[in-house]
Amino acid sequence: MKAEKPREKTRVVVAMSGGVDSSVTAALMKRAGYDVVGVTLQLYDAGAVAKKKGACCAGQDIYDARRVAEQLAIPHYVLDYEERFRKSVMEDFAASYARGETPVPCVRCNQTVKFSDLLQTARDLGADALATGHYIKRVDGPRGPELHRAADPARDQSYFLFATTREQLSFLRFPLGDMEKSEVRKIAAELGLTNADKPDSQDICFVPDGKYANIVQRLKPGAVTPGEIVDRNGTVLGRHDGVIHFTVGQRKGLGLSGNADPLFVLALDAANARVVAGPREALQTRMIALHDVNWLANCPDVFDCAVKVRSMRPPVEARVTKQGDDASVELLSPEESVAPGQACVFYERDGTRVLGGGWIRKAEMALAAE
RNA sequence: UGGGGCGUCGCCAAGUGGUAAGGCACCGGAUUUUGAUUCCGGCAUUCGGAGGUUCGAAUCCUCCCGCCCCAG
Repeated sequence: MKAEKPREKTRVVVAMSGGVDSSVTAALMKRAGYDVVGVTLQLYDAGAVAKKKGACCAGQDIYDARRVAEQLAIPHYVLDYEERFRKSVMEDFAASYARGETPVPCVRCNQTVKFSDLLQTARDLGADALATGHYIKRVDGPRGPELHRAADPARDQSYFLFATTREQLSFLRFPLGDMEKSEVRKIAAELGLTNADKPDSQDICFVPDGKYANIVQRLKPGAVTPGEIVDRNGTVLGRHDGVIHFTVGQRKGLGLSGNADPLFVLALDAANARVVAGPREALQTRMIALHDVNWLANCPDVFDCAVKVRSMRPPVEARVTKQGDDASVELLSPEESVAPGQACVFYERDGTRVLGGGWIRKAEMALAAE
């Protein structure tokens, strides 16, 4: 926070999802003496996922957020963001699958709805900062704010926040970045927050029962074409109901039996409605092409770092080469199942700083025939 | 209708007298703020059918049915 401004005059908007994390975030900011305003976004139709556990931002969750705001005695607003969420996150999600890619809706949501739309709304409300319950650290460095991994490695959400711009970062605050989840729950319990024991959210929030394909079909009717499952030689192994049902690295659902070893999805060719399947070894990847890279540090044109190709995986050493808005990544040790549409995030080699990251355009696998 | 071979879970496949391995697929659960992966659990009272021998058979015998190969 700006040092010149007294805390009680510093307005902080807290994005409250209705979960424990953002509730504690609001509580901590309030306790610290800031002028806290709680905002909850209604992101999608509550009815569709009402019964789902671990959802957020609809129905019951909005109610939970409101209760907590009341308990904390802070003003609270519920904003209808359904339209923006559908446009920025859900449609992108469907289009990505239709293209044969594997989207990361959580990144899109942070990038657009939360850190773009909501952030602007916070400014409009006269706020000096927007705080969220993400497990991520903002560190003030010599050249401005830096993004760092959370102290709790099991909770770190840096993968989902790589697309945050430096400008957005300067307005953001993440009070939970240094805390363990257990501490957060403890605080919630001490404060008697009604959602202290609420289960963590998981899965894609707007997908009711794990059947994301239904959403894709609804949003992009006609984009689902049945086709052939082929091996790396092009030999037809079977048929499938549409490329949207698959993702690189997937084993379940191919329905191809009689093999000694399981088959995995190696690649998706949406244009020809083809799924390429093959043995696990063929999933190993060393070279990855990225597009729309976001830089959170001033890196040289070629540099060594550690990268993550999926959220729950320790970073692996890699060399990154910038190419305009693109970049190419060479992994020192191969990773499995690198899927186009997913994110590749760069980290400081022996540190915690997030250097940037990009979207995976193509992963070069051993697609050549055996 | 001569000769030979085969028929075990949806698929592949062990088992040749002692009371049905395993893999693939599938289903369920756990893990997970993406999709996957992974992990755990489930999955043939029954061995093409009918008889028979035996304390006991998928395993031996007989007949039948079906498929494959070779030869006419």
